[in-house]
Amino acid sequence: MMTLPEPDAILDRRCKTCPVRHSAICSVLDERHSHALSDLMVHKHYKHGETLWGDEDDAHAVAIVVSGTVKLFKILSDGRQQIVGLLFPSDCSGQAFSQTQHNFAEAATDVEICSFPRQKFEHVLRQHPELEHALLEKTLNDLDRARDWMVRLGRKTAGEKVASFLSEMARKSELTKCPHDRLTPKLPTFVLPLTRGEIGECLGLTVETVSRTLTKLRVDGAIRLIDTHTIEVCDPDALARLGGPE
Amino acid sequence: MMTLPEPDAILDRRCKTCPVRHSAICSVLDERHSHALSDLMVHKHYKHGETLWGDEDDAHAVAIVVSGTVKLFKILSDGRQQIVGLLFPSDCSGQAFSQTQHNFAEAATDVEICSFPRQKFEHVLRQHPELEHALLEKTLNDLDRARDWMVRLGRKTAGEKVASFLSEMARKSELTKCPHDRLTPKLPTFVLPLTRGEIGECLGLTVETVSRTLTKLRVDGAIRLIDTHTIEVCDPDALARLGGPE
DNA sequence: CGTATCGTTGATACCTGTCAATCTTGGTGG
DNA sequence: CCACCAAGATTGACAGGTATCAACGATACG
Repeated sequence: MMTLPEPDAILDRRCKTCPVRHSAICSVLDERHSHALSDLMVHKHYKHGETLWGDEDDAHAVAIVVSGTVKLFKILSDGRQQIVGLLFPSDCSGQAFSQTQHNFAEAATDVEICSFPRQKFEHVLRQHPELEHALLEKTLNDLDRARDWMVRLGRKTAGEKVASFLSEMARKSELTKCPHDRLTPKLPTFVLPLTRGEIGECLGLTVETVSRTLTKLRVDGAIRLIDTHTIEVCDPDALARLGGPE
Repeated sequence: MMTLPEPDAILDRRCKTCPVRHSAICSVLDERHSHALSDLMVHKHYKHGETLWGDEDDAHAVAIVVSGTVKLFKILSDGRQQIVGLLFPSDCSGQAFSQTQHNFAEAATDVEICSFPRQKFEHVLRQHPELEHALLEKTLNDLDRARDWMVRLGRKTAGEKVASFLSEMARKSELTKCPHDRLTPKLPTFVLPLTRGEIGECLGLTVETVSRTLTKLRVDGAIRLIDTHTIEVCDPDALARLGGPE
């Protein structure tokens, strides 16, 4: 007696080729239970500049970034914006339980995400405490990162803000490179998929100040601009020093 | 045959008279399971100015504030400090799993806390998913609050920072007042147990700027200073307006 | 009552925001 | 293919907000 291939198997296959399957939150479920998530997975594509969700949307519970960069930001009613987080591949927004978001998410590049409807996801959470545990660890880490960011916003000069931001982005970029690239001994080069204005929105600065500061870093020899968004860190130590005390 | 009163019962009695028992995280465990936490509870007292934990301490997993105010802050190696959170009664630090803290905690007033050793607490978490769930919700909320704070740090002027901070403190203070006080129609008055310097460390400002801004708010009639740390909000609407757009 | 800490106020400097002009880049359509 | 256009980036001039430095006053505490 033959059975048709189950839908689960089809979905699982998508997960098996997922580039972030080993590092994203869903990896905490073992082979036998991963279908619990993959069953309700929704793949989505967004073009550069598109909104993933808005301030009051009842967005999906969790969105895992598969490719691209997402910016999370808050807006004051007079238009001032503050970017409060950046999501890179394998990062996820953790907004379970909150019903409405209290931030906006926009695609900084073309973006591919894998998201989960709120109610179904929360149901899976109840059945898999290890998933909720992983989400808690991740959120605690996000909180600590947000607080580090607060130090940068509140206590650093424009020069220190930009330099420490670039150092962090360079480091993060190194971590996500494939082993081959990492072994090749060369100066760290990375793509920062943000406009000068967006960098300013990250750091509480204006476009002009960001531009001037980058110019200064370039003239001082700490960085080199391959193109507007591609940065080579010529002197990592100098950049770290200019980023201010740890 | 008589039995001695069990230790649990003694500990439980302490919880039954705890002023924050209905609002703190431990309230999610029902009567039958609350002993799981109360068994390993450690009560501690700190005097104003004492350190609860330092940057690299293996602090307790969770500390619930019973009375007083705790400030959480980060320090740059050259001494610059940024306060990244304030804990009031029933609030708790959520640092499970992280082994070492990445911030300092200091008593802003005399403080009474109820804390739980890391390993034992994590054991209880594994046995009580509803507790871990509550901790996750709390941490997600903390994250959102931290991000709101980032907007204030990055995108508001000194005047807006101070005014919006006072509005928030006044509102929080109203919420924790007993019903009788809340019904009494009078202007909101609250105690802000922070020095001018500490307010500055919250908002990314210097002592002098905080002092000047408070003077301006006072001269403009938005607030009145009963004493250095006791603030009466004479004109809540004006204060909210000066706090900038929402 | 002396001392230390905190708070206020003033004078000044400088960092960063604002306004404006120009340059570069990328995309679009003739 | 080139001209054109829009958006982003850079640079300059200038002003204003906040930090810095300094002096003094207020308060708490031993």
